[in-house]
Amino acid sequence: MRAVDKAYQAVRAGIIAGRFAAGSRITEQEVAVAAGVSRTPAREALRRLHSEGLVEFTPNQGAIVTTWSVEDADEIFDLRALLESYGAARAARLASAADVAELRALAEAQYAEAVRRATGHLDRIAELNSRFHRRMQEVAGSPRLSRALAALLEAALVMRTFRNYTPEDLQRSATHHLELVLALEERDEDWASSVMRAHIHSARRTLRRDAEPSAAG
Amino acid sequence: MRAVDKAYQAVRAGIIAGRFAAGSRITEQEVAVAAGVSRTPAREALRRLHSEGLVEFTPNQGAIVTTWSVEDADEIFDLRALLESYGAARAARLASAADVAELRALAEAQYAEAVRRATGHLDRIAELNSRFHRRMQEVAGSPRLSRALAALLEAALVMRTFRNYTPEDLQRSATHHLELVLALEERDEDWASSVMRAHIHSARRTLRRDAEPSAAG
DNA sequence: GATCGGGCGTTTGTATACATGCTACTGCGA
DNA sequence: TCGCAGTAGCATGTATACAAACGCCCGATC
Repeated sequence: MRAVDKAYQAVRAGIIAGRFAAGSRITEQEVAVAAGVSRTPAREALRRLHSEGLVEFTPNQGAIVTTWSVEDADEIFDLRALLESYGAARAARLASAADVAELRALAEAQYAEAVRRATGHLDRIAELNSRFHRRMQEVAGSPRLSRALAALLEAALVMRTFRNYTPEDLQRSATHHLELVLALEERDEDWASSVMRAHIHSARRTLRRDAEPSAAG
Repeated sequence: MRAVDKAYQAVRAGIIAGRFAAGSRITEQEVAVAAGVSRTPAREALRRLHSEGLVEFTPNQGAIVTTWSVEDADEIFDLRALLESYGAARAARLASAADVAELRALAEAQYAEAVRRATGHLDRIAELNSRFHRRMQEVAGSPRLSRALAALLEAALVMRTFRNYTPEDLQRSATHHLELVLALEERDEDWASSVMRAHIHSARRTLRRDAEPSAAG
């Protein structure tokens, strides 16, 4: 593996796992030592993370882990609703039988986890969910769309969306995925698009409910 | 100015002006020599251009100037229609009086150029158009939206959209901008959003007409 | 006692040297 | 003459050394 990839994955994993707190500073030297590489690839890894929105830069001062306000989260879900519903429509038009089968497998695995609720199911669901959305983009066949979405999907990982989902939330989310697969099989672009929109809006509501406990009582 | 900025602007200007042909390879050494800096900032500049979609990378082979197919252009306009209409709605909600005044000045200057058609008006219109769209994004107040759009607006510059516009096309484009300013003044989100959608779709049609002359005649 | 200025340390920014891997050319053999 | 292998050249990838800039702390002065 290239040095820059090692550094990139080390920092990204650290941010997602919460070892690098939001708002904290990350020096190039830290990254270099942590990944066992020199400062050059460490620097490049930080720049890449910046292009994906995980860290912010201030000139001559370095990188700090991005912090998200409630408004930021709202904006992220708005953009995801726009872009992923568009991607779902494209996917419905372009998906091959193999693509559909693969997406079905992911959705069914996620549904099974949501029903069983075995130890560590939240982490596995987060992983399956990520893979499902990523695969949908790939099937949509638009590199530009994928790139625009990359930063938004990373944010979902960092925000640990599934942490406080109720069992009902988890099942509804998995059910949306299964319905998306059906829409793709039928090549129904509008169906796929609107299910995806609903899916994203539903996720936003769930997150809001957790972010504003005072409003919920 | 920082070395990396010099290198970045040198290459970006070269690509937009057509001195670096689409599909041609750009070595780090070339960039370094052209900008009068070392390879380190030259490399970083190329990476930044990659994140904006102007160049592509293949491992251990370096950067080549991105080439756009007709399908790519189509996809770019689809995404612009989605994102910029969303941004226009946000701008209508958030614009201050000063923002509106500034946008009005840009739109009126562009309209005047479109009517006068003095020497070099196409370049000035391209510049004014870019500034108008960029300013709209800023008024929309969504850094994530701006970042997602950056790559798409760069593409418009490289494709030299205005090169083959008819006088009527130029006036219609400027008129759209003026109408957007009106919608912002009225804080009419839906109006702003739909004018922007129409504006983008109109631009796509004009470009298509040029890209497929066989269909037009 | 508070504020302004200077120096030191840390970190980013840049340059250069070295390592690695790919490409393309050349020469040998069938 | 065609094909394959080996090698040379070049470009990227990485490491390290140096320069510049920012922040912080200490001390001096008002």
